[in-house]
Amino acid sequence: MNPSKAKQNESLDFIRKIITEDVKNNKYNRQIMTRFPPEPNGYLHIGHAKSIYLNFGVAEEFNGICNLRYDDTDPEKESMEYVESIQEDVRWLGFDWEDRLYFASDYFEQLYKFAVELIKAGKAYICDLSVEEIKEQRGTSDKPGIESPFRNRSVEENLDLFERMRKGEFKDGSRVLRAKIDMSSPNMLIRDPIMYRIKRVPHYRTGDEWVIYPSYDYTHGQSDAIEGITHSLCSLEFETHRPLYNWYRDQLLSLNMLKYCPEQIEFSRLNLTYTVMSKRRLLELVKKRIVSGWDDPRMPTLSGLRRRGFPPAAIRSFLDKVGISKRENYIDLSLLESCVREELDKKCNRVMAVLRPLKVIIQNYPEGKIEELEAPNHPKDSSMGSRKIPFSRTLYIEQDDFLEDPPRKFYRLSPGREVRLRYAYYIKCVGLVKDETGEIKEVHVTYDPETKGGFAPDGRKVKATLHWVAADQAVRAEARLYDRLFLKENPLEDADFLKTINPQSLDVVTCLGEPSLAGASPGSRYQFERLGYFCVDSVDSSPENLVFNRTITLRDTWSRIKKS
RNA sequence: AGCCCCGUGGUGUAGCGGUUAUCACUUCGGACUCUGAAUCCGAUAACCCCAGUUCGAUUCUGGGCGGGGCUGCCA
Repeated sequence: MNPSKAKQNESLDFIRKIITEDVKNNKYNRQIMTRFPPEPNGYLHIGHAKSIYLNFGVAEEFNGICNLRYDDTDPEKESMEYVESIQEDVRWLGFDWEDRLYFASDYFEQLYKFAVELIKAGKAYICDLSVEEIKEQRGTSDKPGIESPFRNRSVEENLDLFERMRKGEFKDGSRVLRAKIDMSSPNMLIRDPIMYRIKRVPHYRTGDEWVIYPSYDYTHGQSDAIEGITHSLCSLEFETHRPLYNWYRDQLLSLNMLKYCPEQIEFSRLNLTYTVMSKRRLLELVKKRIVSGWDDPRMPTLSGLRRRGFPPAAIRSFLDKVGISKRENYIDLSLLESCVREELDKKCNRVMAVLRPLKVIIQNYPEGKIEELEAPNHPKDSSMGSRKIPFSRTLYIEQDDFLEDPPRKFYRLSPGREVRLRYAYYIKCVGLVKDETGEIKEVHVTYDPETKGGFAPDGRKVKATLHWVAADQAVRAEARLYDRLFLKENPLEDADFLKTINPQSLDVVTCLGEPSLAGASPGSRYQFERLGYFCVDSVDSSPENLVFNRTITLRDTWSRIKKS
């Protein structure tokens, strides 16, 4: 095991334990090989990230390699768009398949040859039954199936028919190639499963070269074997498929058609609270325009999370904490959020911006005067440098930071009270201006020139420090305030999951930011002090129209106190 | 219904014959603070049930019960 990665003091999950044993026993007599096998029929989401991280992670830890292989055996749903987005996402997560980019469709010819051998060995036959008949004759879980009348066709006839299937002599759905296993098996998958079906659908890679396509069960295991995969890691729903995986493999092994003997191991997939994960439902959100696309920042897709501003390192550390097991699980979204905050706290420059501006006029500050005040970019990491922020007579603070009639625990600005403006001065509220509806338009304050930089020479303390921006120098930008997409922990417990959509999952405001924000480049991340982490949108932001996505708020203890 | 899998605090996750049952997140306190952030400290809280094996079972065996998956010419 790679000593730098070996988690010697940590406990290993059951898959790593198995592999550790296999390595110790030199079971494979060669390097460990895994693969990430997406079907290019949708965008990757954080559930896939678990599989990517496991497969690539395990390979790295055991000095092995991990392939990227597309399981593209159903041309009706697959496309190049998905192939490309998947590669971008895997790279973004931090993994590299080097030159090992494979497609099951590249194995079609090989798979066909294997099938011919199985026919010759009397292990597969052409069945002329219709879809309905096959279904009927398969029986039920408590009743054995009926053997197909075509089950005992001669090898010659099967060979001839299979070849003609390939040549396109038969109608779609008129015949299939089935494995001859056991029609009375309690495992329904073993009752002579379909290996090939006729489908006159052009494939996004092989075009119209093929009119017959191999099924998943037949394809996947053989692709593993062809590539030399040692450990074929997949999710729990394939557990009942394992006997079939092994059957194809063992038949071909005994016919000397295979060199390698991969093994399938299943683990439980990731579920997240307040999130739906199935491709079908995500597609529905996109199609019904509930979100702006697969990469909408509220989506659990990797492209959505990326656009939202989640760092890949945060996703990896989240996955570390989630672990690998066979239990059904439902992870708290707050765990992911905590990993995101942890990562962003270390890496982001602090900056000041006001989301809901309230005008402040400093009565004793000279009109027209502008001071440049120094502010560190990170309170705990001086290596991240500092910048200058302009200060002037007219400023904006956050509406939430002023209350005319404050409750007992509120210690921000209110009439007569003194607070600090971050990295600037102490100010004291001396009056306010309201409009005819009674809404506060301006807060009038005085400042103490002695407190420049934010310290009082006489040592007097204030209870609060507020963020602010100078009115005339502020940069206007659009801020998209995102929140969780669903209101229920489990959106699916409602019959219609769309009914649990959070109507306030997106709030768009015009914010005012300090001048250093001008020209912020797409994808760059900041902490807006006291508010949260924001990321320049990679799609809609431009130098003229800055757009910030709120990745996540800061933990907000005050909002809890307020509620209670 | 059949087959397969799983069952440790609220959520994940370690431990696999003898432990004050681990760690993280959450929740609730407190300390500190030029972000009511971060950080630090503390608290609450768990072995599905019943038998059996054993001096001793969370750990082993059997049976229940509970949960999930599969039963597609999807993957």
